[in-house]
Amino acid sequence: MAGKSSVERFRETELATEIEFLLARARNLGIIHANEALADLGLRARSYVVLSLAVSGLQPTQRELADFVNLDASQIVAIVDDLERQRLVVRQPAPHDRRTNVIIATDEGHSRYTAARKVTSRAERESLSELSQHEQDMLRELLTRVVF
Amino acid sequence: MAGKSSVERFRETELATEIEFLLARARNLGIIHANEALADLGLRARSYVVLSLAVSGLQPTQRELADFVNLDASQIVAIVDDLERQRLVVRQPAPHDRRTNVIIATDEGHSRYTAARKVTSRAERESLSELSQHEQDMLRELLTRVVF
DNA sequence: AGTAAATACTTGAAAATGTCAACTATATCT
DNA sequence: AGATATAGTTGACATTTTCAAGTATTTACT
Repeated sequence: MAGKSSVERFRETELATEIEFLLARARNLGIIHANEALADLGLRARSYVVLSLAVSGLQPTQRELADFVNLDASQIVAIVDDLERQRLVVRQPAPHDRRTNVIIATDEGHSRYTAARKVTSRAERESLSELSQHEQDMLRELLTRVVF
Repeated sequence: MAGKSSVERFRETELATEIEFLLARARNLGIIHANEALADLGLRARSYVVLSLAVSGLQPTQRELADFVNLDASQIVAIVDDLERQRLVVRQPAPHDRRTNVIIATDEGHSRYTAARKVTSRAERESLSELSQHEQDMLRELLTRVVF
């Protein structure tokens, strides 16, 4: 007496056609997946994204990080504190504006990132396994247009 | 001395190509938008989705709601409590399984939902204004395949 | 039939996340 | 020079998430 899954039962509801709902669901599934995949590396999704930008070499300030990843500036402080304690990044005072820090990845930050990127890459591949490569590219392209 | 926006600066980073990141960003923007749009109606995004399923007529149980909207069962309790206090839904004990409640929208629930649906519909239209109708349909289709 | 195991809902607590206001230091504007 | 704005930090508080435990009921097993 298994009973239909909730997905089967509610798939045709109006809610299931709302893109905002689908986005929320996709993100929920994704972030859970990502967080457990990253846990072994001592990272959470939120610290991973900051580390990723630090590794980019673009020398983000904390404010820029806050804007780009949609977190309050005060949370960036906490995340950078954590990454700095793990010696993955350093705060480097910016020469031309002494209010700001730019966040730079250490060597260890780079190698940790390389490992983490493998993990998120696999997680993404698994999440999107229903889509062909072409469809994945299309999804990325559409989302990019929506969020930037 | 405006300076480039963080989006301009980080648009080409590896992070910006990760679909999970784009999903998270899209969902963040969307839920903020939705919550403020729904606030006038005494609803949050989370209560809206439950109300929506109650209105569907499919008589969801609380467990089914929890599964479908990715919330812990204990949170469904709180949401249904709230909706019930607002007289938008009722818990109806299921006849063949006395452990379960089926969540049914009241008349007032239906009319509140109608109003709320207008609001989320507009919010979605605004969020997706960069995409053509065809692209929006494609996005919905791709997301549906990913999340169900 | 009778007992064990599983399920639905509820309650309460802890951890994580989100939001906001105030503060210091520095930079920009006029 | 003085007013105004910005970057980072701290701390408080609200919301959300995650868990563990309890009760009632149903299902599975013998």
